[in-house]
Amino acid sequence: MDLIKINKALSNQTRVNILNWLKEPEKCFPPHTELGHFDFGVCLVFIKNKADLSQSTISQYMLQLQNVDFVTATRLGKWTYFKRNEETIEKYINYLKEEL
Amino acid sequence: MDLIKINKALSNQTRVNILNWLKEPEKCFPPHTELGHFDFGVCLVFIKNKADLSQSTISQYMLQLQNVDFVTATRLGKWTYFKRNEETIEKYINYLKEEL
DNA sequence: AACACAAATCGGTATTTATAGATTTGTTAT
DNA sequence: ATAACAAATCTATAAATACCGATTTGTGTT
Repeated sequence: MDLIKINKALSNQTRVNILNWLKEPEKCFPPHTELGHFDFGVCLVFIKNKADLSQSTISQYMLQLQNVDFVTATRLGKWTYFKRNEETIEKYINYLKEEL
Repeated sequence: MDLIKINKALSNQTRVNILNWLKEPEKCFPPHTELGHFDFGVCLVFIKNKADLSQSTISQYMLQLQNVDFVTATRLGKWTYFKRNEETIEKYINYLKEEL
């Protein structure tokens, strides 16, 4: 549990927003017509559109969130779906409570 | 509660260390001979010595921690004492639990 | 008033981060 | 095989951050 790395990941408004949006995909994103559900999370294009930043930037951001295990990535066909990893997020908060 | 600003403050190892040291001043610092207690926290020189960084850097770091209300500063004579503000720290963690 | 010392501020440089565009890679459909 | 498109990676630049040394400010002591 690398606190500094996690806090860096969480020190950017867009990345925090993305984590928030991923809590309620139905509310924040259009439906995945190919899949019909958000079981694997949300595809990068949708996140990019919502964040209104470039594809490369969002791809980088998602990588950073993956690197701290705050999201999982699942590739299905052409698309990669990103989903919050509640377990790690909760662990992080508990860790903070102990260690901060 | 400005999450981004707080997370920025917490994205530096030294600042996190300082917060940790301030949890147990008796363990981490020599006694305050002038005062005889740590009721107002720890003076900047001690923190600087422990962190092994320049006075100006530590002064800046303490300001950043003050700006997010994670520490309070009390000037007594020549010295300024810094103390954790447990209330804000706890609020932050609770906020994270809700909003992250 | 002059000195000494703690802390704050100012100015500077090196490193890191935010972000974009261009290119490459992976995958599906022709 | 080629086209089409999503996502990843590479390269680059502007802005922010991590420090430091020098200077200034605040306070207590001579």
